[in-house]
Amino acid sequence: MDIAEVARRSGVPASTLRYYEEKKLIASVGRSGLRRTFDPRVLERLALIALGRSAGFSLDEIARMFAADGRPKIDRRALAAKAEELDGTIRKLSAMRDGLRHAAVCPAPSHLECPTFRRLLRAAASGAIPRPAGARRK
Amino acid sequence: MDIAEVARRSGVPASTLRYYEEKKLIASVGRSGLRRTFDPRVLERLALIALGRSAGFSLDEIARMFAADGRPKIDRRALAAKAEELDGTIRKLSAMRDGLRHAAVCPAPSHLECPTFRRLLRAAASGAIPRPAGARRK
DNA sequence: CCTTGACTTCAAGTTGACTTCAAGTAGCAC
DNA sequence: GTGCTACTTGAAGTCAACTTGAAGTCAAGG
Repeated sequence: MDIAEVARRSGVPASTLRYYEEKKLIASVGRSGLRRTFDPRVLERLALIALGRSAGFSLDEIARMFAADGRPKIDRRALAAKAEELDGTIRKLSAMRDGLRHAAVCPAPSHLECPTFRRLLRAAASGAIPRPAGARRK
Repeated sequence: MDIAEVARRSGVPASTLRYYEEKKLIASVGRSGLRRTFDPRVLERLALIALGRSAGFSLDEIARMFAADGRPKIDRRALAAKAEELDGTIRKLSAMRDGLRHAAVCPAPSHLECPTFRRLLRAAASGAIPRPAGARRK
């Protein structure tokens, strides 16, 4: 498979594939002239990378999750820790969602006069709530 | 109040306060020599900004939520929309959290042989799951 | 009055994950 | 053998939200 086919089948742009290769997240099995040749297993690897990204791991963290032989050597403790981290994020986002929903229908003349809104405000001011995801690219 | 006091009372670094002023998110009421002077109401404004950031609004979006007179003119529809967006994020993060928890204890010899893990993998590959928050600054 | 040190400005640097660009090369159809 | 094009490289650019640095100013305390 050449880079265009990997891009097509994975949905990952060729520029990103080259970037991932440079960062040692994926590897090509050889070259046909200058052109990279990929083993189909790279698709599974890309899926693992996408999964890691979705879970909030950085590319560097993900790189460390692969053994030299290419097999994933995922640390179960790291997974559990990330799950806990996500859980905290989820709880905070839930509070934010509920607060926003209330604010959206609150009859107080100004949001500043709404107790629920003021409570949210205090929570945000004290940094209790992490920043959620940016919207997906594009 | 000078910038140092605002920084101290709000927890927002002075450099950030200057940056926010440059971006028109806050305003100083005057100068004492070169030094900015702030009205205490800037603290409430900073809390609103922190709230907006926590809810996932960009600084530019937040800037648009203040009327010229400085009062918040928050669009209730925007709040409801952001709440819905958060709700989607929360559901996806929950799926991710549950998947991670399972993977952390899954007895399959390799994660690749675990059906739950493979299901997560497919979900991530299809881009169903947004990127969660990065850790807080610093 | 003079020093000190907290403030000022403006420009440039940082981070992470990419994308874009210019210039060059080579596989494949003809 | 000749082109067309899709590939190649390395460097540079992008984005958001700040932070850092250098050089300058000035209010306040002694």
